[in-house]
Amino acid sequence: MNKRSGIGSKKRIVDAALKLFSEYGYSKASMRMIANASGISIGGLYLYFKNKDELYLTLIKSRLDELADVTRQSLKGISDPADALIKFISLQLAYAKRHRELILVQGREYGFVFGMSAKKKFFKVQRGFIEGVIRKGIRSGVFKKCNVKETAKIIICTLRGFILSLIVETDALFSPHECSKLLLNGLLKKE
Amino acid sequence: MNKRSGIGSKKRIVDAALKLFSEYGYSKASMRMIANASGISIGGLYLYFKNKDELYLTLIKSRLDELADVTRQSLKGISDPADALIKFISLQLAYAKRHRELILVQGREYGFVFGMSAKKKFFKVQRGFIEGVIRKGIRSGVFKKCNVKETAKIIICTLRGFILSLIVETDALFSPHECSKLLLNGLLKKE
Amino acid sequence: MNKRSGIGSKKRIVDAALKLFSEYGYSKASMRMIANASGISIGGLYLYFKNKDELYLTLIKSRLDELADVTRQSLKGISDPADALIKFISLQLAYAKRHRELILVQGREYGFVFGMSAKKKFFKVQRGFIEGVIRKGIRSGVFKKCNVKETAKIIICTLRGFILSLIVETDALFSPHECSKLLLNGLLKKE
Amino acid sequence: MNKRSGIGSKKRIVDAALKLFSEYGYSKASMRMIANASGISIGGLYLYFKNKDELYLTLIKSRLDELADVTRQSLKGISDPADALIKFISLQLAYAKRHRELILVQGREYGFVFGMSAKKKFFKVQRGFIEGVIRKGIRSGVFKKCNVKETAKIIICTLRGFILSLIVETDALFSPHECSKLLLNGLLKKE
DNA sequence: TATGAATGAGGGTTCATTCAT
DNA sequence: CATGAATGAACCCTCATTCAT
Repeated sequence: MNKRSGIGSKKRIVDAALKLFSEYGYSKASMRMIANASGISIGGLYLYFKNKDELYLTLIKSRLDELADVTRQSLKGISDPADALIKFISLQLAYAKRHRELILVQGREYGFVFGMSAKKKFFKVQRGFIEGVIRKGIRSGVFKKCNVKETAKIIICTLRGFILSLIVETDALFSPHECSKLLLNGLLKKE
Repeated sequence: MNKRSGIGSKKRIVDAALKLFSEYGYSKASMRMIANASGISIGGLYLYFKNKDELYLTLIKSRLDELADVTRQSLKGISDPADALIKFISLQLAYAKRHRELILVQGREYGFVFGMSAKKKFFKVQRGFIEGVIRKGIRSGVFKKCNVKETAKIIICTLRGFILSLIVETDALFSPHECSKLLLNGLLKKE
Repeated sequence: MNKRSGIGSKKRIVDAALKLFSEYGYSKASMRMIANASGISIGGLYLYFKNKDELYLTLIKSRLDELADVTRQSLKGISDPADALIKFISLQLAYAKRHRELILVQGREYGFVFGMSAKKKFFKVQRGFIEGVIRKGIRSGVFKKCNVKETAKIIICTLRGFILSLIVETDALFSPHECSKLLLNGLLKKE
Repeated sequence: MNKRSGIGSKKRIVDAALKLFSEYGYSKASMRMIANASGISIGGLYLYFKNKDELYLTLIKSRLDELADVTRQSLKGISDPADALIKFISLQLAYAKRHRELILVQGREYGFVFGMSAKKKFFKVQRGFIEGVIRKGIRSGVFKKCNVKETAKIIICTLRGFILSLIVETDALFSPHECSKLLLNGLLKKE
């Protein structure tokens, strides 16, 4: 019915799939549901994606790329390491809130199929950002000396936990401000 | 292969299910797979569990209870808030490492079926522990004043992210020691 | 084997199901059997019928409607009550013989599921026909006075027993002519 | 637990099975249900009956024999053919009402397994009774001449339809008195 | 004789994928 | 490009039957 360009159809599929996968998970979101939601026929889905796996993968990749871009963009031009960290955290949290589908990046359903390589690389890149910030902070004397790699891992895990909370229990979400404060100052009172 | 003791059978089923659910997720782990892995016939599975849902739920519940117990046990008798926090963190991480199946507690596949209530309650209890520790620390003058609830959320999310990393990318695991240090002292150098 | 016309498929399913249900009963006729007999794949069955119940119900409903129609048609235009009764009886018997599947209307397997409402209504309508005929006969002085409702029930039960005999023992089938004769004249010799 | 004699156990099984088969039909009444209802273990069922088929068959046979006996008993000693017919009809209907399980004699579910031979024989015997009565009536000049075999079939079918009505729609049951009257006198007014 | 845990074929149903149109 | 009827493997679950005790 829709003589629209293939690119339009593809976008409609991606949008619908994003919504359904993030709501129902990989297994419970059927190709038929995606077809109905996108207004494309079942057969049509297979014109743009070889199979369900590929569709899912494409979604993850696109989200990952977008987030990486956003991160890169917003971090350049900020020279103060503390500011950079604050910016980074609030950015990730804001993005996660706006794109709940990001949750599917965490999906473990398909780990054994995709081999995680895309995700691994993504998180490595993210960690690289943080590590850079921390190292810079230490060099400039703003941050105390610490195990850079470990610290970066911890920060990433905190953000990852936040994303998961989007689904599991939304009342567990914390504020970027408080998070930054804690990470920067710690709990202990400095005498 | 024949007529084993009932108790042994149930344990074998639970063990196999734990492994398969945590590796493949709820949907992709089939009852047939669990039957094969446990050396029990398909019909035998239904002698011990009414259906797949109940089996899954039983698993989650038992893990949740166990972890809650372990947490409670190890926290009592520690009066110093900083020590308590350190203990709490290292405990959770150690437990998560030993029981990779814990990941299924995070499963989002079944949220819309089980209503999450068990999980929500569990995480609320965990958060309660931390809040208690923080409050005590503030009262005793060891910790600086802060938003207790938010801080507790952040810590829980960090641990949650750690559990998730168990599956997604094991090289992202951080050490309890470094985590405690960061949370206690923060990044900023106190001049 | 491939992509036949949808309409043809549905008819083939109905025909096969009719045959199998009436031969084996609801429970023992499996969807796989019906699929094989109709030359349609198992999945294909569910393209036309939501589930086994619906398929069975559709069959019953269609038979019931058809027979009711046939009855109505052939009775209009006959004014003599005796002729009408004879016609009615021979019609029912002829129809039952041609459509042995009618037996499934009698099926008791599904009473507690379907609630029998369709059947009850059908037999009530049939009884209504007979009652009308009898009443008319009495009014016109052709029939003797009698308990109209009871008499109608008896006639319906006789026909119902005939249908059942189609399955149980075909040599128990009686001729419409003899049946009419008995009902009209009785056994006793009028002196 | 019950060290009762085997005969007591067998009776309990038969009673339970009779009730369950007549209520749920052959397929939907499971061996487990019968075991529970009879207070015998599942394995115990197979001590007395080779399998489900045999249990079912035994039930039918016993009911059939009992009814045949009752019929035989009550007919001997009645010399008037009209009285005999009336007696026969009221007897059958009363028995059917008291033993709703009789319905399973009509069960068509298992026709293809049992070959119907038992049932066929039973109904043949019943028909023999009626034929004898009719023939006697004709010979004695009480009944008018008629096709004996056909007439007997019709009467049997009427009773069979009555039994079926027990399940399908109880408000279709007729009275033995009205039935006898109709069969004896017919509908037509004798001028 | 009696038990009931264990088995596994088979039941109804779903769904990713294909292909004639 | 696009459609959707058709396919069939696989899923969850039931139940008649067996057998070690």
